[in-house]
Amino acid sequence: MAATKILAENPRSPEELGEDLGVFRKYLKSKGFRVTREREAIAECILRNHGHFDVDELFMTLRSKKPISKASIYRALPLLIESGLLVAVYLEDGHMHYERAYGRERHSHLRCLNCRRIFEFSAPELEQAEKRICRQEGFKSKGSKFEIWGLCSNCQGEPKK
Amino acid sequence: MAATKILAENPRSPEELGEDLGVFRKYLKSKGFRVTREREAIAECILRNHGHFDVDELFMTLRSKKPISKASIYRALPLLIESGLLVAVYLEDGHMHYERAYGRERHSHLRCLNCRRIFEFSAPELEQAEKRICRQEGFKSKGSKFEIWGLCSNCQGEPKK
DNA sequence: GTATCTGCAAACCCTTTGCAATAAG
DNA sequence: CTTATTGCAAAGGGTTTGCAGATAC
Repeated sequence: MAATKILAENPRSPEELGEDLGVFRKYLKSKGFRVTREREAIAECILRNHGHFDVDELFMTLRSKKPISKASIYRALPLLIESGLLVAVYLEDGHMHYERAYGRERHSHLRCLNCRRIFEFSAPELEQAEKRICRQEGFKSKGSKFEIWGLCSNCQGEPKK
Repeated sequence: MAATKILAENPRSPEELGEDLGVFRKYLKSKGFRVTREREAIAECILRNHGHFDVDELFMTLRSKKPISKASIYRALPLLIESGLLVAVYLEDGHMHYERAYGRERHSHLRCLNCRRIFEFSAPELEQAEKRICRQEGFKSKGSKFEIWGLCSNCQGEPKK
């Protein structure tokens, strides 16, 4: 998989992590929300370990360190999104996925049906297509998504699990 | 919305409908499944009224004519998909949508966040992008999706409901 | 101190499933 | 007649929410 990468393997640098946490704290304070241990742990875990994840993965990683409830995670995620650090994506597997918004270029997803890994790619054609369509249709875009599913290069010979 | 259309407003012609129902019956028989009133009603309703729908819409339309259970709908949809008449799409609103597969060209979706209507468009750039990426990454595509959400031309002035 | 946040468990929504009654062939 | 299919209601996943106790400020 030449140009693509798995984002979980692409964590923020220590400096970037500090900045991002700063952005989050600032956002919380600006809204009169509190900077709690749980919110900090969630934000740090996302920024440190995960470029791309779902709630269960995050829950497992967090709980391996200290106790936390899923409710707190579900309540924190919208705040991280609001603060601009995170974006939500629905993949075709039927539940929410999230990914870091900071320090990332615009990209789309390749999802392997066999090993379930998510790869990323960027395709400038897509932005052009989106602009063209919106202009033609008088539509005001608030977001878009392109996803391809199939078999990654490693899984094309193997049987489906 | 010049080039786009709401597919629910684009029903099959009587001849096409007959053909499609034939395809479905044939599929059922070939598998040893039974041609029941419910399956026929569901298939006909989809082909006659809906180009694009979710289970609730279909349920409402069907039940306005005769009693049916959602379970039967949920059980019939995979058969319609298997028979090639229907495809399933996940839109970013978090539940399954379905659309007629027959007599339709390849297209993507514009989803209005205000009125919730789905518009369609086709963009040849997307197929090119998909091919390019798959070639580059050694990925074998089994399907893909492009969706844009935002405000349709009618809803840009109005308040969000 | 006081209002917000947490964890828990119950509620929710959409979808699937087990079962006894019904209908297709 | 025999077996698949139906409707119901209960169970499933993922997500949200109400509430009493904990905690940020």
